[in-house]
Amino acid sequence: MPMDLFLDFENRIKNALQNIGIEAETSTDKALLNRISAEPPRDPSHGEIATNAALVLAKPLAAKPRDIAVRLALELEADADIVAVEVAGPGFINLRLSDACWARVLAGILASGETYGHQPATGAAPVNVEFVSANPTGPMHVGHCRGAVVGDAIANLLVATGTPVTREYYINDAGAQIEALTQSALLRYREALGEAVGDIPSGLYPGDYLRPVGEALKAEFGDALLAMSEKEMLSTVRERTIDAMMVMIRDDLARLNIRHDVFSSERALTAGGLDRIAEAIAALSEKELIYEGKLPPPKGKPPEDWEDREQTLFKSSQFGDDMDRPLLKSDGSYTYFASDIAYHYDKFLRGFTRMIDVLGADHAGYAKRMKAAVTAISGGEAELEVQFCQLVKLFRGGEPVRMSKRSGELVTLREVVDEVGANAVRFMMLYRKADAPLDFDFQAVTEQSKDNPVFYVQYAHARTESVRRQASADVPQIDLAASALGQADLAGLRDEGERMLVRQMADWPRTLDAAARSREPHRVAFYLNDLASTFHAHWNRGKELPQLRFIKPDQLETSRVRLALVTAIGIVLRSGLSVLGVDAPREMR
RNA sequence: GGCCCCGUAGCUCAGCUGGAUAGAGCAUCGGCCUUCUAAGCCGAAUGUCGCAGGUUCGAAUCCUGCCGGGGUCGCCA
Repeated sequence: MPMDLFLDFENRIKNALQNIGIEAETSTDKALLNRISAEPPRDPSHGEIATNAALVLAKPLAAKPRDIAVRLALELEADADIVAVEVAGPGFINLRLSDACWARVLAGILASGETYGHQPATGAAPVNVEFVSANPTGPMHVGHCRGAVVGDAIANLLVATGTPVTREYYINDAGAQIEALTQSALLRYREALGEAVGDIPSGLYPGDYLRPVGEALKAEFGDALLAMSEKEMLSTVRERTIDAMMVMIRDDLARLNIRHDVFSSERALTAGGLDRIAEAIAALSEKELIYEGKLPPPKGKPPEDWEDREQTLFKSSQFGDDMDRPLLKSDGSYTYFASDIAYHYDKFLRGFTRMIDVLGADHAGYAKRMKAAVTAISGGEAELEVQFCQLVKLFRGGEPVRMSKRSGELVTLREVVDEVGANAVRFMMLYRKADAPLDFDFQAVTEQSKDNPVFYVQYAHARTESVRRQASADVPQIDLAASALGQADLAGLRDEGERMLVRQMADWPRTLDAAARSREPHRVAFYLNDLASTFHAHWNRGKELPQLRFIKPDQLETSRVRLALVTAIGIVLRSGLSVLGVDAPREMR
């Protein structure tokens, strides 16, 4: 049986339709067939799988939905795995599956192990997922943290569903902010040499993290930098400082268990005799997408310093953007957009035709032009998708945590991870739709209680392990290897709580698939919380009803089946947690 | 003013890309739990799905128009 039970039955339903003479011939027919679903109904009284086939087909067949449903139901009854078929409501067909069928689901989980629900690699070209891309002007702060975790989780989702991924970080190591950084580092260098530099001037970076950079420059060069030409000195300081910042950022990311495959440098786009930006503009120019023209001033509030002038524009409006966008600043240098076009062009030249950028919500207005640029410069061969992350608000015990940007005292990512751990950070960042604002409470995420989903899910996993440890002591005759447990009489799960757990686990492959398609890792987090909740509830029932406990030393066969169930739950929890990048602990300590 | 996102229980949010009677956790209320499988359990109550139209057998979900909140709007990155 395929891993996805529901997909399996969707296909059986389509086969049944063929058998009763309903087939897709035209493409519109096929589109129609795609609307047919086999899903777990919300209401358990509606069976275990429900299909809308008859409702979807009623109109094109000019028949009453219930008539089609009755014919289809009759055909489905022939399936040995289906023990009950019911036509209900306006024309839904509700199916109940045999115990043997559910037993096979459980056996399938035990056989596939932690890759249960995952899909084999398709062999397609990798998708480029760009995320974080924080400016290398200082340590990462919490604002970067969400994009980092979400981007990594989206990449994990794609890999888990068979799409190879390249994780990429774009280093914005050019521009005015980098010059400010360089000047700041230079001051710290002088400071290290014993000069009294006083306060760091406004506009520069006052953070202490540049002091070690100054010290390192002193250690490497002594005071020799001061004897260099201004250009040479600045270039050296810039180089060393950016490298130091990136070491720091990589280390911050590593603390969150995030590793990029590729780090691309903005400066490298126009270095060593190369000028990707000029190339990109030339490529667009060749397609007649560049022109000199004027843009209308923004409506509503006209800026005081608006200067109506001709500029070099890219016709992004031809590709869905709201207006054309400038590529050159008034001083003749490239805009950020121009170099970003070049960067995406570079990705295309490296062979990527599918790209995903994970950006902060403040860049929302940027998506259209960038997508337009990718479509234009690749001649429609490449496609960019943009995913957004909203802000994170920090709390401590319900009280907002103040962050003063002015003094440079942002809460750093490192501080957060050091305080609550990577697991809590990752899980909580994914426990909300990325596009919705998120409240993060330092206190709440470390609480060991049901109210803390991180703990709740991890604890569920620890409990599965604890049962297995207990079993090896109480019923040593039972082989706890998944392969051995898969041989148990898995149809012997009679209790409704047990069966619910199996049904819920059957839903994991389609949950994972849906999460990947929609780029919504939070669905995985919610799924895991639900599964943990069902498991904990079942566990608690064992307090009242000892006959429901997993280990019954006097009933070895029952114990075997239940240990198979518990082991499967552990597998599914690990399968899901691995996608989130959260540990599945064997015990809570 | 243009564009993007958001609006669901008192609060924080889900809602499986159009399915059947809209869910969970807090908070509230009621009961249980003091050795059992540590980090409590069970149950109850709670809705104009922002508003108004439209498409559909069927809409919280798709379309249009409003209302309200946030973001953004050439020479920042």
